[in-house]
Amino acid sequence: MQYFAVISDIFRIYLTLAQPMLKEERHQFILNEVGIHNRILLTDIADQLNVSVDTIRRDIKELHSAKQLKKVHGGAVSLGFNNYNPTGKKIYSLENKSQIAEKALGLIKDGQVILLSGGTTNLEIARKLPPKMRLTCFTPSLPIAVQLLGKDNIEVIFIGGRLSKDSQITVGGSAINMLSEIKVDICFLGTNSIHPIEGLTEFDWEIVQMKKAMIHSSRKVVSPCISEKIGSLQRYKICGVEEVDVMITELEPWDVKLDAFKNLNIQIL
Amino acid sequence: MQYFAVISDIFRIYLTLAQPMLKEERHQFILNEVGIHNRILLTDIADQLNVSVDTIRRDIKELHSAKQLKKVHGGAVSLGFNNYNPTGKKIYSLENKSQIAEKALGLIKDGQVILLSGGTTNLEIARKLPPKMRLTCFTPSLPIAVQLLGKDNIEVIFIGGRLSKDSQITVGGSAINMLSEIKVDICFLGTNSIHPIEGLTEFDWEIVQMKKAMIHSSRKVVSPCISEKIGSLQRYKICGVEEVDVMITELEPWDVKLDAFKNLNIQIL
DNA sequence: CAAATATATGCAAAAAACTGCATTTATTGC
DNA sequence: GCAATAAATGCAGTTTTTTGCATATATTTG
Repeated sequence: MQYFAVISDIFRIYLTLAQPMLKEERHQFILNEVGIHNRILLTDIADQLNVSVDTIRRDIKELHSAKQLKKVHGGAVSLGFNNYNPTGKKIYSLENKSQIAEKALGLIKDGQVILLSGGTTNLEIARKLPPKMRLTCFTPSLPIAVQLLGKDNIEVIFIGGRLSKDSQITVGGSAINMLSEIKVDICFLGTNSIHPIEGLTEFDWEIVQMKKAMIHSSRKVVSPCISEKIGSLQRYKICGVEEVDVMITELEPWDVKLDAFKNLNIQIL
Repeated sequence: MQYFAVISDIFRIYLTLAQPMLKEERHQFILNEVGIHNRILLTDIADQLNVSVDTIRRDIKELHSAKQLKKVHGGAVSLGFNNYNPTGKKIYSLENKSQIAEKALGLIKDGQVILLSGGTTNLEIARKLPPKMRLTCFTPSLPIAVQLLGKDNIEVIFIGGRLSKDSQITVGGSAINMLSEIKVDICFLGTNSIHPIEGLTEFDWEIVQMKKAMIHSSRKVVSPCISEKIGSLQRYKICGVEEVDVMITELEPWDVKLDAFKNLNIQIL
């Protein structure tokens, strides 16, 4: 936001003083516009900055070859523009998951090393990671890795192993082995079932093993969970609630549905 | 949510302001619709975007040849999760690569363990693997893993490690480590440069290391290579031609362009 | 088979991109 | 500070791309 404001200021100054604008500043302006609107028209920009379309064309050509945006006939579009959902499946309860993801972003600091398990909530987090933030991100999830590939400042390290077809994450000894060798700052553990007494549970035994390993590999464990799953129970246990440091739902922290978790030494967001 | 919202926004803006819409945006809109509804009608899209059916027809033609969706009479349908191409880039020389892939399939037998390096030619092989064939398939390539995820009888084992953004394969010590622990029946080694005397070469040093490790992990090495790359040279050497057991191009085996490889104890397909 | 609908093809107008060139603006070396 | 060089910009003419329309052909469906 702050950044946008600065850019806008520069823009206004130039308009009013009619000073010549440096190429670099135009580039910034263009990138900013693309960042906000995802798309721009050559003529619009030329108009706004009072320079010829040719100039803007050349600018965009440069930015294109510098891989800062994508030049198309008539204008340019943002590089991350075509990030539509790989599976094409509708994500269940996407609105809630999106809210959870927003809250989760607040826990991440620049330069950290994070671990993302699978699940669509974590996919939302991955999608929303700010492109400017520099992170190292471990994950055993194929869709998340695909998503993160589009973010230049994020170093992605994929936890290899046997791919489970339905969960789309890697499982098995090799993956667990790889997890055993790392220690990350924070782990977002996609959670299908959380219960104040029984803790985190899961239906698939192999995924349980993966999640256990992920907990061991992390200094801080965050459990993003849509409220609908609160209090539910599955066949196998992953861990007790005491292992979880932060719990994120789409609800307000003081919601009565979360009362059962209030005195368990868990931070609720 | 975020993405869908953006698309919808753009849509609305265009309707109200009647601004020109970039072709790229139409493509994105179409892909998005296909992603959500799995199928679309030309007339619907043309109607929604206020352009002629011809335009949409042409759009869909392009997206079809770029393998982003499947054109059908009256509209288009989703390729499904299987054929998702993360980058959305058009595959260069797809026709040739497709031919090579067909030939490559003949080398694979039911029940085998295979190793697929990255590259679009190997992606074509992955795409064409018969769904009935039971295979175990190792790969460090994200697009290939995504592709194979759709095939029920293929067990996919992903070689984990640091993801290289532009090649979309994992690289580095961890990946090489994992490769060192396996021995597969046959390896398809995507080949960018092959030379009768200098052997296989590659531009990126990290990928060279990966390919070396893959060769060591395989009983049989196959080099699929479009004829255009024959005789070319890159900075770093992967191996000599004597390490390659089978070479596949889109040409007929007796083509003169392959003469230099005739007496090198390589099977040419 | 025939009507309805969809696709393919050629064409022309409009918009955009490219090219070379002249003019202006910055940078560099002295 | 100034001349020489290099870079950036705008303009005019040409080429390419995009688009919608008309017409001919193909496909679907009752």
